Amino acid sequence: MIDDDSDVLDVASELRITVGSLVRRLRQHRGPDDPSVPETTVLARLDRDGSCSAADLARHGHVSPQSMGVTIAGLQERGLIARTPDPTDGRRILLSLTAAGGEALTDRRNHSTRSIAEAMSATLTAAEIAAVSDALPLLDRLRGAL
Amino acid sequence: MIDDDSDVLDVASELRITVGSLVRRLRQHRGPDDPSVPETTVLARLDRDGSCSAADLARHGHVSPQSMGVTIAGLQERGLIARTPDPTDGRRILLSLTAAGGEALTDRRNHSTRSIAEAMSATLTAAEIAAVSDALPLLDRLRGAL
DNA sequence: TATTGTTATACTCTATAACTATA
DNA sequence: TATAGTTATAGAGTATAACAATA
Repeated sequence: MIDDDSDVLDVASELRITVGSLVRRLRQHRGPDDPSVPETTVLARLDRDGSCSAADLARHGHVSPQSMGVTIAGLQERGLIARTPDPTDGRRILLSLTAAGGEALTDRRNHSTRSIAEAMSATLTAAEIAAVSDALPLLDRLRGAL
Repeated sequence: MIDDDSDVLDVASELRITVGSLVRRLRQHRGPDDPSVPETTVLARLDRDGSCSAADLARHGHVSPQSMGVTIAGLQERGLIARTPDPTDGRRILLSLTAAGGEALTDRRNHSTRSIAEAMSATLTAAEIAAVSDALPLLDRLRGAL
């Protein structure tokens, strides 16, 4: 059990190393056509919450509008998202998922997702996979609080 | 409970987005003097397993020797690690933690670690922090299998 | 011939600064 | 004046390719 501040600092320190190393490794397993992590994050958000502007995505993801612009441009170039001017505000451009974008998001043959799932099945028990699954929403809440 | 392959694919997909977004956010919370994630990883390994060569660190961390060279150079410049030629093999240079490197590794006032710990205490219950703590070794095993 | 380490170069992701157009 | 989006530039982290020294 975690019962004092020093233990929380230990968990924080391990968290940083563990997820940092894991992400580096995950990046190396991306297939040539797989959407990158920032790209997948945008696709997932558009799928979940409907269309919104690049500035909205940047604010929500705590990324600079310029960085989001780069991600957006790559997705649009490949036809995974569509851009339509906001009829009520000439400055805004609304982004939405295309059919191809929806498919890319849920593509189970996606190399990244497949190799992660295979490694999980090979090295973790069902109970351990469930423990990881339960921890993900907690990590997401933690991210929101940072 | 996780009971079929499709569920594992779902967990894999969420894992990728969650840890990817979390790491991006963690990077933003690094203080000016804090060691970076790759740097901390090297310091932790030297602390745990004693001195070894840059090639050893690269192999173990699944990083190219050139990338490891960059990380090593930064650490040495700041006096956190020491380089001593291997007496039995003229090609190798053994790396070891200096006193300053050991302090940097365990520095609890480290801005990164502190802000993660504060966010954890503020947004997660003790039981939830314990759940995250339990999941970390599982994520580390997963990384090893990738 | 294989390994250790280095230098040079480039790619991905992200940031800051400066600009234009619209509100 | 504030906001949406763009362009230009830079930094961190990582990669591949080519090389020197040693085994």
